[in-house]
Amino acid sequence: MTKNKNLTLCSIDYAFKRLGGKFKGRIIWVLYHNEVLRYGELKKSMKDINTKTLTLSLKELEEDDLIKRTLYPEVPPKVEYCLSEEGKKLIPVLFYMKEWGEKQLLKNDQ
Amino acid sequence: MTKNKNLTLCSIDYAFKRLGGKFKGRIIWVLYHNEVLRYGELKKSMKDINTKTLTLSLKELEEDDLIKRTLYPEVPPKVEYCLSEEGKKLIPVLFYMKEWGEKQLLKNDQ
DNA sequence: CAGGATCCGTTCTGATACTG
DNA sequence: CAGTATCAGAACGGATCCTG
Repeated sequence: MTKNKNLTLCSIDYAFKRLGGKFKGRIIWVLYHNEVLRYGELKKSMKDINTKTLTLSLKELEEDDLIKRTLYPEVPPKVEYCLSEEGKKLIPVLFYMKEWGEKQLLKNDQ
Repeated sequence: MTKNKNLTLCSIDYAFKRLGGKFKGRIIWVLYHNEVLRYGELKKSMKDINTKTLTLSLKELEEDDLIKRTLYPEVPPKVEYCLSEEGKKLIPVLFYMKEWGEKQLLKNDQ
């Protein structure tokens, strides 16, 4: 992932890549509404996600600096996730998308 | 795609599905900047897209009522694409995503 | 000109079993 | 509890050739 390669892509592409995938939007959204969630709590909130996909999504979101991962060195382990400052900046985007999505869903349901 | 199945998904999921894929965001973005584009013009604007992918993306966007397709019954055929009213409502979302993406790209490039 | 059809490789997503 | 490992299936993206 060279810098040039990234720079030739427009920033919309970039944003979609960072938020793309089936779950990332939802993960950020539930973290926004819950402040802090443990791995298992996140898994329950997402309902239809499995450990592998959730773990991968979380790892990518963390690498992209959208969420923060805090590991408590206990036994059994405890890991907490929350939005980073960068992640919080995305809330307006998601909020707008939610608004738009809701209107569409209501329309389609008539 | 039953109504219930859709309704159980939150509207953020819905929005991401409608805008998901590698090109839909960009298609909407270039249509926003060009008002009306023919199939071939769109293809050139997208650079690295092939006919199959472009055609499929356009079809889905049309089915989701985000773009309008106008066929002129001529020989050779002429087809024009533009944003629908619903599609135009997405511009603020994309704009926000672009802003966010740009900041990230600039940050990462330092 | 604007696609449609086909084939193919990659990526994504998922179910299941296992571990420090 | 919070993952990792493995395998499989589905979806996505792409190259190429063909057509009304």
